[in-house]
Amino acid sequence: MNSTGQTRKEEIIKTAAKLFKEKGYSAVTMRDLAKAVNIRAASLYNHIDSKQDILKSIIISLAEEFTRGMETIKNSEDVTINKLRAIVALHVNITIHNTYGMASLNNDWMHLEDQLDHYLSLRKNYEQDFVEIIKSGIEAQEIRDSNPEIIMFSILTTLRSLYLWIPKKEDLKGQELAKNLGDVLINGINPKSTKA
Amino acid sequence: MNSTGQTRKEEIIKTAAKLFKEKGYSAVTMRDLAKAVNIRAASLYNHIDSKQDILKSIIISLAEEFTRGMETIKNSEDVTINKLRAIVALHVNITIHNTYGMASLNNDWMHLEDQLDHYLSLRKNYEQDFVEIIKSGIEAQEIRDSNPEIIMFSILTTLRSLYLWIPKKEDLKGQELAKNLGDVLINGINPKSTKA
DNA sequence: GACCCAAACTAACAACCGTTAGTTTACTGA
DNA sequence: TCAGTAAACTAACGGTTGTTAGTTTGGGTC
Repeated sequence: MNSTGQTRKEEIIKTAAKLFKEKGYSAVTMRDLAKAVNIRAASLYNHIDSKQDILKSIIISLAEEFTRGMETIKNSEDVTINKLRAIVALHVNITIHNTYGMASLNNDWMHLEDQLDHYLSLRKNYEQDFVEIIKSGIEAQEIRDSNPEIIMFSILTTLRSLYLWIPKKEDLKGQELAKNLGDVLINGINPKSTKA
Repeated sequence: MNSTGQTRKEEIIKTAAKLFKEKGYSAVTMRDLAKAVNIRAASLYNHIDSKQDILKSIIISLAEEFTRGMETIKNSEDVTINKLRAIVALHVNITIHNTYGMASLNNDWMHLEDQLDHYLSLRKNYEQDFVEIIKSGIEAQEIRDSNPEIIMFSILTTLRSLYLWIPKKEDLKGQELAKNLGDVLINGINPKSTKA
């Protein structure tokens, strides 16, 4: 631990995530990363196994965090609208506390090697759970009877892109953002819809 | 022109866009691209100036296409809801006829060199026009009085991600998709909202 | 049949890539 | 005071990168 309460390894991974967000995994060299943490490239290997290992750390831990969140939400007894609000809050919270990592999760997952299948499996399950929640909401007439996959896609891509947008809105608190965003995504923008 | 009605240069750029979508600009080598068009890397340079030149061709032409579309929409006399539907249709149409290029536009713009400032300027103006349309819709009480930037962000990120999703829905016609998507984005998913 | 030229080729360049080996530095606890 | 150790360093490796130079190929035109 250093004065900021994080190990050197954590600092390297965090810095890497920041660089990956700016240029993407492939365009960031180990020498770029080393310069950003003020050491030489070879010294990085005292702390990490490989460049690939850094990407794996960033992406898999985030993906598993989403999976755990979804597990809790889908097992809750709440109505669909509240489950959707919980999903929005899940994305907002994770994105706020790991904005840089979200960029890698979105854009660099295909550069995973050993862990690619594991990641794809987590993502597929997440999307299936999401679409099931929407379908049961349609059955319960809680949400409009539109194509469930279009609804899921529309919400999920907005949530997945939050990392691009949250840094520009530092004034907006997490809960406030989750509420605003939930309103727009769930009630739409048409003023004739009833406030939920 | 060859039998498919496209020049070798066009074929190279199209193939490059496909590869860029799969792995990103930086991870695609000129040898990868050459193999995909069945020639040697050096032969590519009989048709294109540089790797950077390919990226520029893909991104700038698309960005200018969006700019022209937005110009037409914002100068139309239509009501806000219809302008928004026109924006949805603009994205759906461009994405259908250039799915691969949309990936580069979204993910690889930061690797533009000389043309980066030009691209950023086009994007900034597009987003400003978009948010102005939403603001005037709120004033006219055509759309709900929520944060205009959250509304714009929510719609635009969905539209920008269409390239990820359209290939999986080949059965869905463009107009049909534009209508479905417009309904979800404009009327939301809450069944209590009035159908527009 | 000689010529042209677009478009392919082979070979190679200098720079850069991730990574390893071996060494030095600076702090810690006995 | 000195051995131990984490973490930095220098140097270099084999491979890959975008690109250039120079050459060959093959179909169309006079």
